Amino acid sequence: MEPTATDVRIRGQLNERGIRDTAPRRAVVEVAVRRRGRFTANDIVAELAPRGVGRATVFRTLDLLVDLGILARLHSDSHHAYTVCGTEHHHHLVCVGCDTVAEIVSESAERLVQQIAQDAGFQAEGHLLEIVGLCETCRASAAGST
Amino acid sequence: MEPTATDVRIRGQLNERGIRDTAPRRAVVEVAVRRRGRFTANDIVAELAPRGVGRATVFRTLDLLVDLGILARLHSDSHHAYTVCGTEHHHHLVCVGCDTVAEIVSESAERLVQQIAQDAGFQAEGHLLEIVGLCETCRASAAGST
DNA sequence: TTTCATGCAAATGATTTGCAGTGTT
DNA sequence: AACACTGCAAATCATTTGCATGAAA
Repeated sequence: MEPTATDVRIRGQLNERGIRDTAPRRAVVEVAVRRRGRFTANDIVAELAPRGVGRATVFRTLDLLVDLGILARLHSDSHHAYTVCGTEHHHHLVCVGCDTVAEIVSESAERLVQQIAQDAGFQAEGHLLEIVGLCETCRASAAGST
Repeated sequence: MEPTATDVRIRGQLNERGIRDTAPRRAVVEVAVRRRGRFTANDIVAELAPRGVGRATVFRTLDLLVDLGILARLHSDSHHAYTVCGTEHHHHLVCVGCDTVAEIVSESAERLVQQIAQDAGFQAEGHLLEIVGLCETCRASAAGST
């Protein structure tokens, strides 16, 4: 399997921080990147266990990637899930049909959050906005089967 | 301990749905209501175990209360936590200083979410907006100790 | 070589389930 | 009396940790 551009970008980021470039870590990154949308730690464990990568390593690497801002943890489902993402602040649109995750950057959302916090006398330090629903494609097929 | 108005309201809701009014359930409701902000299942277990209420019952009751819309599950912390809440759709402002949770109902937030989804071709089914930060009080004390 | 990363298996922590006894209706 | 609800303990599930070995710099 050829490494994708994203693989390379990520390996660059790891290098910059002096984190060792090991086969298991490369495997986790590869597998994560190849999944377009959200996935769980277990998905990765299941896929890599046959290749000899241990559970612990998967969890450790996933944590590492979240720390580096390469992956984001998703919360809305009451299950932990991850998704690959860019580094600027953004939010997620999660399709419940196909598990695809779209990133959205919205100035208005940021402004609104600040506004709401201010109105309540809060000093906002962070926020979480996730929208779940159906993407265009899944919407079309859902309409067809109803 | 006298039941509060909220206790009574909740018991009314349970009654309406034909759910039995038992001592352990009342205990869970009471304890949950008395905590102003967020709390975990374990908090409740710890508090009620000495009174003879079992772990399982706490979890079952908490689930029940979430189903009934009496409690909301919070996600942002990567820990499960709960908070008592009204039934209309709303969002949460969580204070990281004192764990207080404020409910906010914001028409603009609802509109914005719909707008964002629409722009992305999504059909929004639900969304999650949590803002974490410092409430007025904690802000004041933080300023004092810096 | 020195240090960091890995796999394994055991440890943890949170939540769920099976079941026989108990309380509500 | 009938059936839902409960406590308990054991079972699950996800995640973490201890540790001796193996690989990267």
